[in-house]
Amino acid sequence: MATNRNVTINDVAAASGVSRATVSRALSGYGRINQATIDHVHKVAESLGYKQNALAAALRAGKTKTIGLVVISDFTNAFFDRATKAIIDQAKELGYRVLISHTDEDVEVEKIAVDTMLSNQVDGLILVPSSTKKHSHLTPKKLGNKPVVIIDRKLDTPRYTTITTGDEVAAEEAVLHAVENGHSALGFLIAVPGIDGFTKTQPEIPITSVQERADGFLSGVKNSKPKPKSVSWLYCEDTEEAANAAVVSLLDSPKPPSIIFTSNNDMLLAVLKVAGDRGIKIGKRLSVISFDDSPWAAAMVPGITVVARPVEDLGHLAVTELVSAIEGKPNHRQIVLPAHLIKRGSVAKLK
Amino acid sequence: MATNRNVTINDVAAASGVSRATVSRALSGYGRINQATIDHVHKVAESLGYKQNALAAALRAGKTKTIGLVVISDFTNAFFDRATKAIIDQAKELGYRVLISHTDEDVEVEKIAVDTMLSNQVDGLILVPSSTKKHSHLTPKKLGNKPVVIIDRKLDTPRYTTITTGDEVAAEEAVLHAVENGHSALGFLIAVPGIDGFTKTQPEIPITSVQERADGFLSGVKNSKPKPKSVSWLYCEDTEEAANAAVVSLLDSPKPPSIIFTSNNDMLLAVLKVAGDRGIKIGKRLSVISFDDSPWAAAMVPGITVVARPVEDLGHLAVTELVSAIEGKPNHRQIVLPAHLIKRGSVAKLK
DNA sequence: GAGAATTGCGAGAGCGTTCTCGCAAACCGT
DNA sequence: ACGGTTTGCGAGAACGCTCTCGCAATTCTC
Repeated sequence: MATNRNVTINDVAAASGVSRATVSRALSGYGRINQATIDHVHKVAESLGYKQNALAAALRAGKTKTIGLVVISDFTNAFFDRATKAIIDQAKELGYRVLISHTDEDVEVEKIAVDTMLSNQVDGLILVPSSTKKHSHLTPKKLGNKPVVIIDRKLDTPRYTTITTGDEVAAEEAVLHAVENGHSALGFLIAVPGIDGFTKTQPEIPITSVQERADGFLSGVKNSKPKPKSVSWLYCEDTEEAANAAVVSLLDSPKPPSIIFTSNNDMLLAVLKVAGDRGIKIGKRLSVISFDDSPWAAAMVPGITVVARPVEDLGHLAVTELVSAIEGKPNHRQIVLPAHLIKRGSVAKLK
Repeated sequence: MATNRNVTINDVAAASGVSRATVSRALSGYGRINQATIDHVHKVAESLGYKQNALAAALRAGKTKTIGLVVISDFTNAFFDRATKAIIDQAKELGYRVLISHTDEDVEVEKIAVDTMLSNQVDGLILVPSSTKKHSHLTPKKLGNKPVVIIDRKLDTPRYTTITTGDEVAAEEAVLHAVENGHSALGFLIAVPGIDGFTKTQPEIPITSVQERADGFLSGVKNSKPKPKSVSWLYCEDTEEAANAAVVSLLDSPKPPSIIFTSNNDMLLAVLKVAGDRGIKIGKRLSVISFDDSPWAAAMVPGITVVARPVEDLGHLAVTELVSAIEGKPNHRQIVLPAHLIKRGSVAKLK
């Protein structure tokens, strides 16, 4: 248990025979200072093993070089894992750190998460709000007038820069693709947070991106050339049990779908699971198209046809926009990045 | 753009007619203070929208209630995504925040990551070191004598509390299981960071957990009842291209294996991909057992037989141990959690 | 009811930085 | 050689908070 006190800027100052101010200038590289002094101080600092106390620096300077990321879901989600990674990478690129918090789609948790971020003096926030409508805790004032970027979904009052993906168009494209391949019994399995079990009638969907997918599916149904003969809609709680039950109910209905569209990977896994248990072959007797690509969806046999969203672009852009706002160029842009269908083997050609 | 200054403890003190010290006492709940004063201060603080500046508090108090997590891989890895989640959850439970950094198995990056953590005054560190041997930057002194917990792998000098999983035993169990099912042509595909492409001869493995898996596979081969007729070893760079090429070489060898053991999910995906491309059915003509369970490995058809490691337990325990050390009970425990084989359908019964 | 113990609170230092201000020394031009 | 500019650096305040110390007021003790 050696000296437990950390070496501070004062120690460096004493050891190099200059003032605290000069050490700070030398190490942080600002103000007027002699090059020889800089070198000398650097040498001394290194030999003492000096490490800047980021807390003190941030407190004094009023900026932490940190951005807060408040996300609904953790890394076990095939979209947010990549988004988080992209955000961290781009932040590092621009010299920022990232503070991460998960809300599990819970508004109360979100409130606390945001408060923690603010208490830790983040310079800006990237948010995936848990609800389109309940966001009274997300007013500019309550967010300390800090720069904010919203991703993946929108608030109903567009106050901040928002980056979403064109899910509606892509969802429609997915349906048309299925119909072109001869499918006329369509099942839609849409994960909706905050509901219990599953239901056939569309509940209130608190998330714009999910709503857009539902809308896109619907336009697909409306605009497809040979009108589908049967269409089943199922709105489902985002849990394994509910999803499995929903798939069972879909497959056991009088007119079971030949293809199921799932709004996220959890629902997709349920389809694979239940179909697997029943010996139903994906891409043969049952087809499936899901939202969000992943390495395993690509590697499976057959590969899963998916709507791939530009996750990395979205993450990068979010950080870039945020940092530019932090560094003085506030702007309220509404950006929509295109999503596109990746055709693999999970859609059977029915004719 | 309202008043941009944040409301501080001074504002609360002024507004409630008491001193700064009393406000701090009231809000932080320490020292001698009248209950009525507490209530009053709380009310005033709330009405002003006061939020503690965690930076200032931490600077003064000398603790940040933050633990640093330095991990080799990001959330796209099926082990570290869950581990990270478990760590964050348990940390939150115990009143700590988590700072995350990824190193991509690069010692230099690791060095910087650790420095950043220290600069940010984390109270303790959870590390997944990128190398068993290169850890001169991980001495207690360089880590500021802060509590440290190592997970997933070991350093060759056991200085810190270390939590690993019993991979060797489980790997052996996996091999025995395969042999019991009639397999006698075994292929091993082991991901080794830091090498180029793939090689048949065992390179230096800088990670104990991977070494243990290799060792376990080897004991399995040695201890299996009917000795396997052919055994191929392949050590592979952890990239998609290298892995695919390695699998191809394995399948194209004169005596292709009837089962491939993969040391992680990336390798597994390569096996699935190449087999899929060639129309080789998993669980029939080719079997596979991998390390690390995941939702998709369970949902696939057939389900993938895997060595499941107690990820959540490991994460929880790491935090619990670390926090107990932070709060005054330093200890150097070496903990090994059991891993176990989950038998699904990816291993064919050959007789 | 006088001394002792307890309670509640304010003053003020200090955590480790950054950054403005001002001063002395060095440099410039004529 | 002399006024003016530039350069380098130190003094010291400030960021927002916590926490020790000490003092006054209250309560307790016999």
